[in-house]
Amino acid sequence: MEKQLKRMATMQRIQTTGLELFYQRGYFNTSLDDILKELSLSKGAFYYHFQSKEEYFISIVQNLLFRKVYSSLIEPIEGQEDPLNKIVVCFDDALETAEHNFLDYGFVLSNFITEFNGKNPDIMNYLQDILKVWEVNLVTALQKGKTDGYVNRHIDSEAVATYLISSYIGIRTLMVEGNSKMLRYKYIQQLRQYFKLIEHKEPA
Amino acid sequence: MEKQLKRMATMQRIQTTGLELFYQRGYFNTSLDDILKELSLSKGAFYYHFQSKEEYFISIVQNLLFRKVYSSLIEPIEGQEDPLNKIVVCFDDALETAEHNFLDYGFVLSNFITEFNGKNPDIMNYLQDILKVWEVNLVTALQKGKTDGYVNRHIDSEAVATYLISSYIGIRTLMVEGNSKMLRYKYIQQLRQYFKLIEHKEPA
DNA sequence: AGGGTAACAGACTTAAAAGTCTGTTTTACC
DNA sequence: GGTAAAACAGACTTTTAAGTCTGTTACCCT
Repeated sequence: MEKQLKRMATMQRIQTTGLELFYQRGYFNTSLDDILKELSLSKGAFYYHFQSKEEYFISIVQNLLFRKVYSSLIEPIEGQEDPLNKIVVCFDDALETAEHNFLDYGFVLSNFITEFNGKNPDIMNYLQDILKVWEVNLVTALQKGKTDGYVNRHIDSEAVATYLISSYIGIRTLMVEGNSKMLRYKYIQQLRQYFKLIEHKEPA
Repeated sequence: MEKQLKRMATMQRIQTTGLELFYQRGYFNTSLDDILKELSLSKGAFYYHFQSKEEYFISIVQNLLFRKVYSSLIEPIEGQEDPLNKIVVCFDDALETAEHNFLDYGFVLSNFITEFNGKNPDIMNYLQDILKVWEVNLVTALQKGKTDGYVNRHIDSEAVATYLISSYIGIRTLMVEGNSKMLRYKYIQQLRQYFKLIEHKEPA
């Protein structure tokens, strides 16, 4: 941990490091001791700020995780013109970031969904909420694209959004193995292909 | 566990139940005691047949998991005519099965990949192997589709295969939440759309 | 400056789970 | 039907991790 973090409020430092480690090793596989060791803090410090590991994790989801997803996948598209190109660029950027991780751990959100499914309905709801915000935003962007003349009026925006989210989750899952560069290239290529059907056909 | 399983060799019974529980609760979240309780067996029985939990899991992956993926996603497409329609039907069938699970736990293979990534390179390789077989099969089917006149000769088979696998993994991850029926419908609809670009255009 | 509270340290408790080990039962075979 | 090995039972050990509790340090306020 760098010096620059020294002044960050302890609570936030614990959250930040927690998200990092939970992302890399999974929630159940990361002990509080692991996190606290990384921060040179004690059990006393942790339980002064949080009631339990679960409550702690939920606070991370609602704050850091939401912001992370929002800033990387939602904000770049929100309210923009030409949604299709914006989506391609946004996804490509996100994949580029992932590609440069030495060891990539997939899409944070879907990793947690996989981990908590069937185990903790409470946490699942918080995770699904983030997914929902993303989906709504995509649908809105596509609808706006229709009125602005960028998107074919006959497409089912919700279905397209679902398909986009699916493919993104999937490609991120695949990219955890070695040749993520090639995967990214193939994925973006096919995404562009797919969008050819979605975009507005100029009346000849 | 039903009477019909009573005569199944103990080793296989332990594997079968293990896959079930590992799928539902995850590998690290399922204790051997959980599995053995389900089977009314003891630690003694388990360690008579397997060296460790890890070796046990690997045997499950190489046998049961591989067969499961093979029979549901690979075999229905392998060597068939008209790959695109076969893929749609195959995916739709797989999603229908998933839809009818009361509580669905996603795509077994990708769940494990998510769980083991960064933790156990050994197991990761076995899992990736299965993925690879699937991918190779899809590419082969698409190439055959080209020569048989079902698939557009200009498409990049590998990229299409990657995109298909991605979207499937993603939709299965999404389907763990409630309205899987709607998700399946939307997904298949968009898959068909996507395939319009891939299919062979009859020369007018 | 000193008293009080916020912030933290760290030993301890408790629970769960992997793996061990010794002993018992079942089965196959002569 | 007796015996040896296979198959299994279950108590025990060891480790790990969540959560508790008591004590200590740092900081703020008057």
